[in-house]
Formats: sequence, C-alpha cells, structure tokens
Amino acid sequence: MVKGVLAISPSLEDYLESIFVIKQRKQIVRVKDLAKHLKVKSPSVVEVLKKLEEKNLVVHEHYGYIELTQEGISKAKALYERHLILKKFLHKILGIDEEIAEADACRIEHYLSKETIKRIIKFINFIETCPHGKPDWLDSFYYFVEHKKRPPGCKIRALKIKSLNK
Amino acid sequence: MVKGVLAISPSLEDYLESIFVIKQRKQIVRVKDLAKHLKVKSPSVVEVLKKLEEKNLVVHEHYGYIELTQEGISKAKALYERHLILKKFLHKILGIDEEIAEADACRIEHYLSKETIKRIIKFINFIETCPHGKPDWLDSFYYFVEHKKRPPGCKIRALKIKSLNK
DNA sequence: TGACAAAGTTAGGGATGCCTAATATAATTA
DNA sequence: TAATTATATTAGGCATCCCTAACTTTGTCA
Repeated sequence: MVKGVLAISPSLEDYLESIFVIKQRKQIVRVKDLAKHLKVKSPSVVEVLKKLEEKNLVVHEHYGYIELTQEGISKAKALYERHLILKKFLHKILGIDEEIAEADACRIEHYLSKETIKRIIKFINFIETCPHGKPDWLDSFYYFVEHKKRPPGCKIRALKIKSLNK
Repeated sequence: MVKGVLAISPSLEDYLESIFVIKQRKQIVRVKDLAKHLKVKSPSVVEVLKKLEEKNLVVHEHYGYIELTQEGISKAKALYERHLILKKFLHKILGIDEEIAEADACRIEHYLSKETIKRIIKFINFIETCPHGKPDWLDSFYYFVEHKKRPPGCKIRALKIKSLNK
C-alpha cells in the first residue's frame, strides 16, 4: 500500500473528478452527464464505471444513478483540489487566460509529482500572504508581459532600497 | 496545415526528443540506446521508428543507425527546448529538486499549451533580467519554503518603500 | 573464416481507452 | 396502458503502445 491506497490512470482520474464536480452542481449524476462533460460517448462511460466500481470508488446500479463511495469522494476531492490549484497558479499568478489555464490544468494535473504540487501551493501561499497585498513584483511581471519591458519605477525602487540598507 | 506541420503523440515526442539528445551526446544513435534511454524494449523502438519514418522525421536503414531528417531535427530541438524551459522553471525558480523537476518536466511537456509555455518563458526572463540580480522576493520565497514563514526583513522593507513613495 | 555474441527485427499478443451499431430498460405522454 | 422517446448497456472493433519469443543480421575475434 503506497500511493494513497491505489493509483488510477489519468483517464480514470478524469472520470472520478468529473463525477465529483457534476455531483456538486446537480446532485444527481448520470451516464449522459458524464459523457457530455468528458466529451466521450456513453459506452465509454459505462466501461469506466465498471472499473471504478471494482476499485470501490463508485457505486452504480444498473440503469441508475452514479454515486461515489466514501473513498471515491475523498480521492475525487483531492483530485479536484489539485486541479483548482493548478488552474489558480496558471491563471491568477502567471496571468494566463482562464480558458487556457483551465484546459492546461486539466491535462497536466495527472502528471505532476506531489512535491511539485506542494511547492506550487507554497508559491501561491507566499504571494497571497504578502503583508502589503498583491506583491509589486507581480504587477511588474504583468507589465513586463504586456509591454515587453520592465516598468519604469522598478529599477529606481531597487536603488532606493539599496541606499536604505547601507 | 496547422499545429506546426504535424502533431505527434506524446510517446512519439519522447522518442524524437530522445534521439536528439542521444545524438548530441554520442554522435551515433542506435536502437539499443533509445531503448535504454526510454526504458523500453527494442521492438517498441523499432515500431516507433517506422512511424517516425512515415512522418519524415527520421531516417533509419535496416540494421543501421538512426538519423533525424531536417524536419525531425527542428521538431526535436523545439521539444527539447520546451523540456529545458520547464525543468528550469521547476528547478531554478520554484526550487524543486533537480531529479523531480526533470521527471515532472518530462511528463508535462507534452500537455502544456503554447501560451503557457510562452508565459513561463517570460516569467523566467522577467526574473533573469532583474536589474539588480536575483530578485529579493525569490529569496524570500525560498526562506518561506524552508522556515514556513516570511523572512524578518520582508515587512519592514515594504513599509520603507511606502514611506518613500509618499 | 567461421563460430559466437551483440544488436536489430518480426510475429503475435495484451491492456487501455475510445468508438459505432444494436439492444435493453426507464420515463414520458397520448 | 401502450407507444414513443430518452437513456443505458452490450457486443464487437480499432488505434496506441507496450511486451515476449523467435529469428535475422552484423560485428568480433580465436
């Protein structure tokens, strides 16, 4: 027993996470909903549900609704949080368009190590707990992205700091 | 013709990139080298080489050496640069262990959009062109990672700046 | 040079993850 | 309630990417 009880494939992760997300929005999750959400056909969903049931992550009665087990919920929640973190990092920090950030987070979330995720969480945290609000350097970065050069104040401020520290 | 002439699968990308890397180190690339590098058996390599030949990215004579075409070189180079950028970002900026950064870069490099890669390049660039060397905030971040709190000077400096700007 | 070792190839197979077409069940409504 | 429609399932197939086992070619050196 390593890897949080059981490792599942990227594809299964997507299905599990989607069930969780749909359940949050609609209470009830059906094959159709999952198929639409994942842009996949119904038979693919049914096939995967069997696998998730075997792994005790999902309960799905024939022609019935789809439910997560307790284990399924905790796993799905972890996956979804990871997804949100990555999206936040890409969108709110790197400043990437929301749609693109969403799509990229969706794809890379399966492939990053725990260590990297933790470090990204720390990075977000570092920025958000900045004692004087949004850090200046971040605004400078956005300026840099937009104008292809550093903002005017940037260098001067640095000099001021240096003189202060003497 | 969209997507840079031709899109290839993550797996083919790995093979192509590996050929490029091995070629840089050893001049000559053989099936055996590729198999070792990618932790795969020889028949898998041979199979993929056929596909890469069909796509005019590789030339491989029977029982002979493996060469990249001009197109293969430029594609592989682009892939490898993308890889290096991601690794640099994870290791040199986020401060993740080199081995882990390498492994993570290897996996996510296939899944990030052009936009995100560009933005990451800009982020690296923003940091590296900082007029007074390595930015203080980055050191603060490493301190934050290690000590689970912001460095002592951090807040004070901010106040000094504020008073200066009045 | 001819036998042995190393490397490459072919054939065939298995897991995954998707699909379409056909069928079965459930829900709706005339 | 019977017919229609919506949804779910089963069966069977295809592509990808990997494997092992068996075979072929190449390289080496006694």
